[in-house]
Amino acid sequence: MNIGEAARRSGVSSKMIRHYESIGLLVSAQRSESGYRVYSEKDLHTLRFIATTRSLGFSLDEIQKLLSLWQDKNRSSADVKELVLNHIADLDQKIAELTSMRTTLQTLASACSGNARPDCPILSGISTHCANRP
Amino acid sequence: MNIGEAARRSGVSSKMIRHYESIGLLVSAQRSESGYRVYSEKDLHTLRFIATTRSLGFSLDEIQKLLSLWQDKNRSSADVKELVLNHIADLDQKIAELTSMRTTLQTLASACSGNARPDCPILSGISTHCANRP
DNA sequence: TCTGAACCTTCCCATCGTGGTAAGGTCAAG
DNA sequence: CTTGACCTTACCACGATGGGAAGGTTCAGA
Repeated sequence: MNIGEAARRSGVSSKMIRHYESIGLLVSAQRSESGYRVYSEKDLHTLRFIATTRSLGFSLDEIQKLLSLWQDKNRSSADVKELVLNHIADLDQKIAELTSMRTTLQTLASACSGNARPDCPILSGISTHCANRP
Repeated sequence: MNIGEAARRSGVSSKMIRHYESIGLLVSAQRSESGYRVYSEKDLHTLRFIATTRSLGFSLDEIQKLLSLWQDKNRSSADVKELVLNHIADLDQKIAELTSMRTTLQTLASACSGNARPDCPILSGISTHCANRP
């Protein structure tokens, strides 16, 4: 199949498929006589693997490692698990950061009447917070 | 004060101060005779405002709006609140996405024995998930 | 058989926020 | 007067994705 169909059936855009090939995440695709990229069902499976792992928030670097492990019959599942646990830790940190922002903002917002007058606990809250900077 | 001190005292790097000026987030700083940027306490307050709002996850576009509102004596607090509530909604969506990833990964990881053998529920889980793609 | 639409190719540029680095000018203390 | 710490501008980079230009290929229908 051509790149368009591979894109449609994998959920990875044509643009990205070419990009992944150019950075070495994917091995170079077969080419037709006219130079079109040609994909097999196996290639499609790899593309879907990438789509799935992207949607789980892995970076392309991590996906490269996951792909190697996936294709390595002699892998240790411990290696896979370690990679995944590290990624979970990253997610946890990110979630904690965002949640902390959310909490602060929610507190400020709930103190703000949100009317036509200029008095705003949100802005004065931020302004005060500023004062405690290095 | 020079840019270095402003950076140290605001928590915004010199690099970023120049960048913010170049994209119009900050008005051009005063210059000394020799061309050095010179900052006042008022400028410092603005820089700290930016540092604080960045740390709350606002984009530079949103910060520009917040800065205008902050400096507008005729603002409506409703406008501030709306901006903040929208940002909270963005955060909520992001948190939900990350949490969903986390949940999936945690489930897969806890099924994986993480030993020296290749059998890996994480990889087979991902591989299976692939099959259900468009 | 020709034509046009729908593909495909490569190449460059943009985003967003941040950092690095190079090549040069300025300032103050020793 | 030198030295080191500062400052200036101007580029390039990241990570992941998208947009678009300029050109080649394929195939169905008139």
